[in-house]
Amino acid sequence: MTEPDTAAPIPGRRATSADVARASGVSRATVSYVLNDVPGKSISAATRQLVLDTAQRLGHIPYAPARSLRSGRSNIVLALVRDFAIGYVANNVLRRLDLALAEHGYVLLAHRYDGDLRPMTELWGLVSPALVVTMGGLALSDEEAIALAQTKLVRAHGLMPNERIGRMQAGYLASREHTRLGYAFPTDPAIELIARERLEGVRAQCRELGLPEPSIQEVDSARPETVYAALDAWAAEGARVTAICAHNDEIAVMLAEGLAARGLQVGRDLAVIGVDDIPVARMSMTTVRIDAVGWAQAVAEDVLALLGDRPSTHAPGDFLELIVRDSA
Amino acid sequence: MTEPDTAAPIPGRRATSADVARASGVSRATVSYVLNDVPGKSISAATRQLVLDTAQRLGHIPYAPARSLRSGRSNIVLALVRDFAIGYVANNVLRRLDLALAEHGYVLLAHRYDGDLRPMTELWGLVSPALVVTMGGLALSDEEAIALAQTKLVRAHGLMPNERIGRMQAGYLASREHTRLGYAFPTDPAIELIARERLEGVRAQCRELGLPEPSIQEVDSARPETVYAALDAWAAEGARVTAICAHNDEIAVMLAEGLAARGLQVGRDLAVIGVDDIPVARMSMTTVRIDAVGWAQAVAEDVLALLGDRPSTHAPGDFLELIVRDSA
DNA sequence: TTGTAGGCGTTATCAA
DNA sequence: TTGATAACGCCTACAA
Repeated sequence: MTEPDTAAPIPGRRATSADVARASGVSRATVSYVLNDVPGKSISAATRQLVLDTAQRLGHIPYAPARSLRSGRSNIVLALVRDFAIGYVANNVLRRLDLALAEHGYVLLAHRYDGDLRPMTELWGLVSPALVVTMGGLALSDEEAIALAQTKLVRAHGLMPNERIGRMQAGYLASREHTRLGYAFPTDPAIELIARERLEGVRAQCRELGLPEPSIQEVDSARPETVYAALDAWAAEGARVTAICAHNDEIAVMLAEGLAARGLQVGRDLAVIGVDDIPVARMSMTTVRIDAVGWAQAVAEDVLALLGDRPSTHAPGDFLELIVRDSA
Repeated sequence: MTEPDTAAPIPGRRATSADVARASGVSRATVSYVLNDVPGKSISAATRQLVLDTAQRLGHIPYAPARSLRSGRSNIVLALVRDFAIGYVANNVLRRLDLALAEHGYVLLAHRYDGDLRPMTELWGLVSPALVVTMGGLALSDEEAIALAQTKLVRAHGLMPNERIGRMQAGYLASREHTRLGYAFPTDPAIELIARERLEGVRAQCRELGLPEPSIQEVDSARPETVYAALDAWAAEGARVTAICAHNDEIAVMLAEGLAARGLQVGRDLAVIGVDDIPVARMSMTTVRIDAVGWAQAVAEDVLALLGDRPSTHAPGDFLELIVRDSA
């Protein structure tokens, strides 16, 4: 160890670990050992402290690209989130996932996935994540690109039993003596697949219980008039619809609001059940709650397993719970 | 140019640009020129095509960390998003910002900011972004860490004129002959600062118009009972409160739902005005709409200016618009 | 028109 | 216990 330097924080560029080594009068390797707490390399307490102090003094901050290049792997987990999946539940899942990953030295970074904003190969030149989690489906070609880049992939929505959600909705309404059900189907094309699965669950349940086919109306949550149109259509039917399964709570709440605007009351004049248990729906909406914590744990388990190249063993479970309130 | 190799995609590791060079029988430099479309380096069409084909065949995908290390800069713009800012408007702003950045070769990656999940210096070892955009405030120490890392910073919420939002709410209600206003204040501590600014705007407007101080009630959107408590408190006041400014649409909608559950109707029995213009509120809620497009453009301009080291010159404007519906 | 060589910051290996 | 050195993948000034 030679004469420590007394350099102040470098003005122009950020301080590298080499700067710290120079200023401390030790080798770059020693600095690396100290800064990364490498086990088995017993460094003298004095040297250790000196390096730490110098790093602090120079304002050294590790540089991710260099680390990743050297280690051959990134610690970034990229969440590709489709527009429709951006919402209360998905945010909670991502939040939890982030927490779980933080304990293992990874960061979760979310990126909006558009399907065509930017080719995957280009994206990879900008971020090269260790693993990708998708919230909502990817285009097939993009999945292929991810495979080509030898990047691990977890499909979070694959764990969501949408058909079962529909079954729970219909099953509950039937248990409350409703026989003629309606289904509020979202118009958003991005969400169509999921919506179909949920509707299929409702249909299957109706069939098994000997109820007639649900009466489907499309609703666009961006256009209130479609909500009124749906309500009017159900009211106009001969065999009266007495209960509605809404694709999600947002639509369910809009139906309730539409009723209120017509001087009617949800739960009394028309039963409505939603999905998600979002905060605005908690005033009175009966719903199928998606347990974000449970879901996130399952996703986290899959992700960490794949990152560690071990088999995933999360317990089966559907993270669903019926919450009964006044709307149905 | 020598004998082209006929290697298939490398099994174990991903193909590097050196692999492409080897397989094409050209130098690594040539590969780089072709792949990056470097101007001024006229490469023969044949060579060009050969390299392109080989890259495709080997499944070469550029490796971001190596690029960043070499170029000395990352193309990642990191959005640090506070929990409370995750919502309809912020999501739209980020969406637009992403679009604007994509045109300039940057990616927007969002990361939940917690205040204490992970020290900034550690985060920097995982991602080293070119610039940070904050949605919601950062701890002072974290802002310092960002400065220390010589990373550029744009505070998106700094562009949001919260006081003016409150003024617009109160001004509109006063124009509808309401004289005794209430304010639904959120309990979430993360949101407190913004809420204070909005409330201050309401207060100032009341003062200037000669109205009494607004009657403040706290509401927690996660707990419906607080909504009922607030409604009861306003109803119990001697000088009756006839109109409520809600901190945001979510709370506003909950107030409307609370009224409906009590057999009352928003707009008729109590006026309510929100902020944001979220979809569920569009059935009937009068609100101060935040123009996500305009806001995002302003943020994008700031971000791109800073990235390009040029002064930002976005036009002033407050991105606010009053939307009158039935609730007030 | 293409090739050579050097370096970005970090860390693993090996030598001292 | 610590230090020198090479290597990760990519880019580019310069040479040929």
